[in-house]
Amino acid sequence: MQALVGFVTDEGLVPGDRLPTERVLAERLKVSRTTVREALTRWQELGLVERRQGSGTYLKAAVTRNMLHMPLTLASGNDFNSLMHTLEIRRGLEAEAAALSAERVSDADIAMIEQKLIRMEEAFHERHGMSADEDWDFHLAVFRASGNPLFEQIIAAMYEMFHRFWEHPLGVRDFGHASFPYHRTLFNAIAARDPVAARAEALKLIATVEDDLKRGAANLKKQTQKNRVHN
Amino acid sequence: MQALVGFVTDEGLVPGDRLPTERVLAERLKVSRTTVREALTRWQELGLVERRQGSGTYLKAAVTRNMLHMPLTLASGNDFNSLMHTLEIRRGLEAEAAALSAERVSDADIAMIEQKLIRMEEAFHERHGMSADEDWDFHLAVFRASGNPLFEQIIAAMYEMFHRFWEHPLGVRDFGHASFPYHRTLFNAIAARDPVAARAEALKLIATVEDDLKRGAANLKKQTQKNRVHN
DNA sequence: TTCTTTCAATTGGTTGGACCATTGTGCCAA
DNA sequence: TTGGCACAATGGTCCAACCAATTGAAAGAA
Repeated sequence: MQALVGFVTDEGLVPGDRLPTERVLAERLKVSRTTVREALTRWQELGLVERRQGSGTYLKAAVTRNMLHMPLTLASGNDFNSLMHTLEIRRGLEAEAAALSAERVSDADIAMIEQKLIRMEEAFHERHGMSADEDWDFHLAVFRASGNPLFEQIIAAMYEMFHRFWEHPLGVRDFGHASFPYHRTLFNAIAARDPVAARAEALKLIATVEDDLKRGAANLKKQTQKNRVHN
Repeated sequence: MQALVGFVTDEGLVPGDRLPTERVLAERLKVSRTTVREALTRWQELGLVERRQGSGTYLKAAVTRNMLHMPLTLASGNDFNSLMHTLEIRRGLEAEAAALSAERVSDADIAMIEQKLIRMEEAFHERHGMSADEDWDFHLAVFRASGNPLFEQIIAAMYEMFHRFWEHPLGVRDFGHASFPYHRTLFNAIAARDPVAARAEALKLIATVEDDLKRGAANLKKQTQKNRVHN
């Protein structure tokens, strides 16, 4: 198991590279092919490698020692409760990240965040609605300013869960619209290096998203009732 | 693979239950034991089951169809900064989880948390120091009361990071000692269903751990300087 | 030449069987 | 009652063989 990590790092393999075949790997590491397969299965489940029958095994992410594995599992991720759960995580983490960023932000960070903010605002006015990409870029810049890479990676997973299946979660067309003004107030708090205000603004921002979500759930309920009447 | 999900759900197994042995499972599902093992290995890596040699395989989380898996692997070191980063995540999440638990906790949850608390306190007085297992059990009960399984999954990874290499992190012998009293105050706040107080107590608890960590870093620095003098 | 078809080699997937290492349990003696 | 020991149950590792999908080169047709 650890031997495999050593092999990959020693060999200097980078994402995209093709690993040796299981048979070769087994011989080189002096273990049975079964054991190699168990290890590769685990890596596959962790998203580290991709296996294609008849083709080979390909590295999907950098492999190092001291990796921290965090398998996240949502029961049937497409209902209101699961989305709400991801939001609760975001609330805890985004507030903390905003406060830390306000404490640690550098001048270069401020410039970067403001640039992302302006791009987001432009996109908003062009399309008359939130743009997921620009919005995410802005938040990303905030997380990066916190100096803690874990925020970015964990919340990225939450975002992906959120946006994986729904362009318009639960049928709310202007989803995220209400959060728009709080992006600038959040930026102002961070630029002023005011952790308390930054946390407060981040919480307000998340609260608007929660409201949207609840609104969506209410709509869904109404529709269900309508359908019941029609049937 | 999917057959295993079907089996577990059909059999009505709940977390904590012991699965049939691999050999029995293989026979029932009409596949080889190797295949069962591959599937179980994947589940293990996803945190769904725990396997104990000589004992059996135990269900750790509810298994349903339509589960959404999002494995997250973070590159992380064992240095002071990495530990500090995990603590920042914990601060954000534990505070949020404590507040949510205070809002949603059921009477049964309160009883469960109190039981874990008492066990932890007993262990503390026996060993004159924090016991990692009992401490974790207590926090786990709090997270479960929040009704959001993501808290447990994420913070479990943070804990693992913390306890992976050091029984006594950074040479601090009574690590976590100072956090002891806040476990009971946290419980009291949750039992009183007071989210604001619960959040405050959780923050105090984390703050003591941070202090310990900083103290450890200072010690380490001192020792390094001593060694330099000796050499 | 160039495109399509065919087929054999390569590669991951599955199987059954054997043995090892650890754990839990029940028996037996002190 | 208690302590230790033997044994059975269980997960972990290994092997050798075969199955199934993919790939790419060789063969053949246009």
